[in-house]
Amino acid sequence: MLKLTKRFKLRYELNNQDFCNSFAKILIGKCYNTLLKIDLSVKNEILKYLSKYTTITRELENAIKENTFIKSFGKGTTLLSEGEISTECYFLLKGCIRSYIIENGEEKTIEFYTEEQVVTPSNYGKATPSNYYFECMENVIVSVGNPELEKETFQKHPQLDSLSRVIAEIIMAKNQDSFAKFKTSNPEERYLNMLKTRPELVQRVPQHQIASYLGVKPESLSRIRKRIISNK
Amino acid sequence: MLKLTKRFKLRYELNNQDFCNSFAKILIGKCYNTLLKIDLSVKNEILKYLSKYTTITRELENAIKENTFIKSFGKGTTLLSEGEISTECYFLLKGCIRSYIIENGEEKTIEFYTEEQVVTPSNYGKATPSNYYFECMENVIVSVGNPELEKETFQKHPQLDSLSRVIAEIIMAKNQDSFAKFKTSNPEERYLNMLKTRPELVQRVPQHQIASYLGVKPESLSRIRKRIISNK
DNA sequence: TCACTTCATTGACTAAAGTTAAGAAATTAT
DNA sequence: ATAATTTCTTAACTTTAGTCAATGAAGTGA
Repeated sequence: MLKLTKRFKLRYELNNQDFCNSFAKILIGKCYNTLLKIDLSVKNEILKYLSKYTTITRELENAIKENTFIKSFGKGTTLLSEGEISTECYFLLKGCIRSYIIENGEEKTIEFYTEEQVVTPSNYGKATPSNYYFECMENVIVSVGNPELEKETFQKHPQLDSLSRVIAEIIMAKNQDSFAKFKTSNPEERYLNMLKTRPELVQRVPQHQIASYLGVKPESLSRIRKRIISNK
Repeated sequence: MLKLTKRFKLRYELNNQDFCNSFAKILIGKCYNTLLKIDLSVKNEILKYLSKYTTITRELENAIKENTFIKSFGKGTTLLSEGEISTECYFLLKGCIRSYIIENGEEKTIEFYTEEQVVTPSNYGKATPSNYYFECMENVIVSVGNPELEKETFQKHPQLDSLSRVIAEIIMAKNQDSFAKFKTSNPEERYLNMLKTRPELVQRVPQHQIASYLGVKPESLSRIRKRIISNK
């Protein structure tokens, strides 16, 4: 039940599969048509995601087609640093992105983003500097948005305004639930919940980062794990 | 600096001022024009809030005019219970609403909403039952939304789609920041932060509810306060 | 105003998390 | 493959939070 094993194999696979390698460290650029020739699965990812929230009409498909840009970043890339203005947001197609702050010389992980999640720094599109760092934990493939592109897209395709609003509201509801869950749990319950809801993540990222993500020190998480194993 | 005094006076005032009494426990109903005659300040509240995010055009003003409904609830009213379907969301004009869960017979406060905040249960507009209770801590005046009204409004006034999306994104960014702050703080820091960012709230709600809101037991918050006072 | 209830504080004790330091294991780089 | 580095675990000890129980203060209702 509880998977407390090594993550070496999984991370190796994640960083070496064909799908990932075919894009690594290359800016692919404006894209949908190009992508079709390169890898159909990226198209499918985006449409699969959107089809959860709306009917994919011919018109919508065209809107997506015209306005989807794909970028790829190598493992370890810092997408945004503290103090910087954020001009990009991402839809994560492949890989893992971590946001964190540095406090008293110590990294504190705020969030891990994985496939099909939207990564929007809280200062995105604003003139204020970022409080957070965003870093690629693995080789990453994303669909990129920026304020100018958004503006253009929303003007050309007003139906996307409504879709975005709906998706924003859904994401917000999920965030609220996560926050509530966090507030009403202790560290052990948070870890157990994470094993249940995001088991693959536990294998993909180092444990000391999970610790701060759960609001405890690495030593405490180590003890929590020990406790869990011994208690059954 | 640290306001650790009694909250009786403040609560008394909040529940007795003219503004509040003029609406108390009355469903005012469809509204903007009527409201103008009853109390201009409600109109001003809504327009003031929206003017932060957009230019108030004649058209927008009309859209608001047609689609704003006001309701008033007495202190202690439960707006939504666990297990219920949520069919209303609110924009809080006056008063305080608390969301909480009951776990092992114990109430755990998730959020306190006050003036100018949007109250959207995470199951609002969905077929799933609520995980939370929403309760009025004081007499409350809200602008009410429901899915049918929203649909109608957005169809009639597509420009509101965009405004709503923008506001949703801003609220989401704020929520993310709050969550990050919570994760990276210990209980004492959370309390100090609350005194700084929402000092009036500390006076308006009982301390044991603040405790669970900060993720600790009432006894611990009591000790934290003691520590803070003695440490300066 | 008095009785009743809820809420806040305190104390004694237990459990869990933070701190510091050391060493083992895993991962990465050469 | 080996060395260097990072990550994880363990231990001893300190600090803080949880638990249970008692008491006093504040708030509520008759």
